[in-house]
Amino acid sequence: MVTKQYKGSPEEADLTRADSLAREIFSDVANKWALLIIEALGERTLRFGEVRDEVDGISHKMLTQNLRMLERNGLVERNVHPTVPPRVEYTLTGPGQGLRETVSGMCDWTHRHLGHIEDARRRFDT
Amino acid sequence: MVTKQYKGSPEEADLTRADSLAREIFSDVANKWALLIIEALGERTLRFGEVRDEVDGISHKMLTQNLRMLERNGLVERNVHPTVPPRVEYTLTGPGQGLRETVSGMCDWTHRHLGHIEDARRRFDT
DNA sequence: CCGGATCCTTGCCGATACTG
DNA sequence: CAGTATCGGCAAGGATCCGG
Repeated sequence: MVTKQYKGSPEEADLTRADSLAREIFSDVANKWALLIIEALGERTLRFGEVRDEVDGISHKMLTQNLRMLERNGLVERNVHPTVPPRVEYTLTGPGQGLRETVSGMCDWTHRHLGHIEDARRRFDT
Repeated sequence: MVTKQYKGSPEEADLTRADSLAREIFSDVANKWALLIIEALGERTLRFGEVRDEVDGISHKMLTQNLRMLERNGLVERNVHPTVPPRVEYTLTGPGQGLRETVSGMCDWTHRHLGHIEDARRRFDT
């Protein structure tokens, strides 16, 4: 479980540690920009600017910030070509690909239910 | 695609509309609290307080806020029993269940890669 | 037990400017 | 082209109180 924390009993000590780590990772990854970046990378490798073009509306700052975070967690690999002008490429790692599949699932789900959601909203907004 | 917006050409007008709607939904749903609530609900129906107990660390305010949002988008159903004290139950709808499956995928992924991520972090933090 | 409203703090995020 | 740093506004979110 990611939702619940176990407290108290000593033999569950590493369970709580694993859980709080899980929660931390989840908090990192389960945000709009991170997920959109992962989806954008897909199976290709993209340059910094290319990712920015794919992920509509993201700012320079948020992009670097999230890319760093994803790199730190071993989800994307960062390759710097020491040319001029610099060329920096980002690729999903193996685990990153795994996560991407679930993210793609979310995207698919979103598109499949656009209609249902639009209806639900209209009903709710009255 | 959820990441990219099409601009300009008129025949893509409804595509851009669908896309911006998709982006809006994605922004709603792809946040830590919403996903944790969905995962907590699972296939059971829970009372307000029970959800709060499951989703560790969520505040009263965030919980109501996100439950409203999920209800508005037709992902959870809200049932009020006019008793005293009041009893309010929340259940995932059909589409909500569909989304939940992908969320569970994310949770599973997180747990499967705890080790990898911990290692990656240690390497990065040096 | 729930939900809404209000205040108040925190930190997210965009804008800008500067380095390599 | 890519990254870092700084600043400032504004919205997210926590604490609390009251009302059904």
